[in-house]
Amino acid sequence: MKNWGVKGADLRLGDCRNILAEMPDNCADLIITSPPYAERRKDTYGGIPAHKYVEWFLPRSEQMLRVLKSTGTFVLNIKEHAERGERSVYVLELILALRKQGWLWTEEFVWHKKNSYPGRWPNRFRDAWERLLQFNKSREFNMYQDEVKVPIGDWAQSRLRNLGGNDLLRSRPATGSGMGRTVSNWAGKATVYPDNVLHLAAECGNKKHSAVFPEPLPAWFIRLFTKPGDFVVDPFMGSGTAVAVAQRLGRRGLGIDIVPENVSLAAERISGKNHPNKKRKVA
Amino acid sequence: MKNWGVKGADLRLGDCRNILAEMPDNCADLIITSPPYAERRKDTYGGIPAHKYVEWFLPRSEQMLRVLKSTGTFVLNIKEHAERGERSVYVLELILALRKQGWLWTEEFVWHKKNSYPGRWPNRFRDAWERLLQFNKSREFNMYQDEVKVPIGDWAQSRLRNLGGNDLLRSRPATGSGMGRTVSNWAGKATVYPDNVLHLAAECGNKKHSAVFPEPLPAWFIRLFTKPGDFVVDPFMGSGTAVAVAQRLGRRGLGIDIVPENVSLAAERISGKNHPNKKRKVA
DNA sequence: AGCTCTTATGAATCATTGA
DNA sequence: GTCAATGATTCATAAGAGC
Repeated sequence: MKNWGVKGADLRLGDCRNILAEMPDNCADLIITSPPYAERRKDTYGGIPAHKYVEWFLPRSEQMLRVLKSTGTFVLNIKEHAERGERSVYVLELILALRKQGWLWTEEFVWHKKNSYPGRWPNRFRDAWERLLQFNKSREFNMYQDEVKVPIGDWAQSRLRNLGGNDLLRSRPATGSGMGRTVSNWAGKATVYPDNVLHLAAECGNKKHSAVFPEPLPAWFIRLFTKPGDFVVDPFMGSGTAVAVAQRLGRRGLGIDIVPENVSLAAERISGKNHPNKKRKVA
Repeated sequence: MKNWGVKGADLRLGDCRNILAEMPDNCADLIITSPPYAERRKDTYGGIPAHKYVEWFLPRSEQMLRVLKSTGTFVLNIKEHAERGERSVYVLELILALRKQGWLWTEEFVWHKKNSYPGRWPNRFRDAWERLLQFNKSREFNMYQDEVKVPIGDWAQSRLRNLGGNDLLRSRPATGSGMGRTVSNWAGKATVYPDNVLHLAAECGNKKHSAVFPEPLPAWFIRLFTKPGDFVVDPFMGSGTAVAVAQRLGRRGLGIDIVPENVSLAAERISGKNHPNKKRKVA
């Protein structure tokens, strides 16, 4: 048996269906990933058609189910697209199929992307949220809620007094679950448990690689569902955000990707040679 | 044929399956409702079991499909509960079933309830969001986006003083042939179109009746999908929030409920005799 | 260091045009 | 006919440059 993730961050090139198959049972504490969405990323991943998505996903999630510990958690970031006026239903079908495969659908978090893609259409507003689906093997999974407490925001005082019209759409992201940015502001403030709505802007830097979630997002789930030394796996790592964050938080990380450029990019990033937010040329 | 909703607000006692059946085809511009959720409201609605929910709902949505105009919209507020560690899947199954029934699943809005129900569980955070599912009969439905524009974000304060080059370039037709509509688009702009995440505190008043959404929520959809004089229907009106708001906004409203107390409560509310947030005793 | 201002661009969607 | 490629639309964020 190979030593998976022993070096802090282990990166593998290949289809996660095959790589995961080489791993032992019940070894991962957290699987967190953002797979290619249906009809997206045609240049890199080929663009899985919506009507074939479940069929494509299930063999891979079968391996994930096997390698995950019974106390572990699987977090799946995904959002269906709209096409010809309708939302695609493949994500709904995927949830139902995963349950049949043996997963428990524990929770659905909402990630509110404040800086969603612009544009305007006669019959649709901008899509500003994505799903973060939590699946488990057992009802007894590890959850360290105290690790993700957030300070009570000022809005709690002023906001609730006056629930007026525009409150409907103006978000005051000061707290919510939105892992605050300015830690110094937290000093002396009371903290509360967050809820299942996460406020966070998507990264939009100069990076040329497939930017997935911003670092605070995997960081939040890694702190919530693992402790230092635990084993975190991202089967579709992309630029390696989750693996890099896992390593920084003292977890062992394994990242898998089928695109060679992603693996080398993640390798550079994790070795510290190249900060992901630095501008870099990609051939 | 009866004159539905002619008096500004028409309230009916009964099962919406039967009441709707008496209505003509293609008369409603908006159906907006928050039906009894599965396993909830056992006292008033009997608590529809999750595994029977779709079967219970479909005959009613069939009537809604019939009475809705082809330009109309159906907004369904719902959220599945968690039970024995898992989210129920009946809402997902309902979406799939409604599509088979002929509805287009146009969009899923997220309502983020900022003051969600308190509580703490070892393996779950507070549930702070609900689904607002938009269904239509046709891709050509009425949507009055300008009615719900929101103030522009703070970032604009500094930005709009001095428009950067890229802002101008990208808003100019790339072909170069056009005289750009450039600065006029942005200069002095105070409002923008919203996205599909609604922020709003849930009402938490003393109401004992089936408290559903706070008034700004139906108000937002009524302004978005109807114009004055249009016909708004709530087949599970509860305390009549949507109907009351529709009336106040100059729309014709029809509310249906199977619980006599709800109908009389809504009647008082709409007549203005009793403000809903006032404490009142309910047997 | 700490501001302000400039610039680039992001899992988008739809209508239109062209093959 | 279908289906793929292109253009038009548009908000919020952070990196970087400048002062």
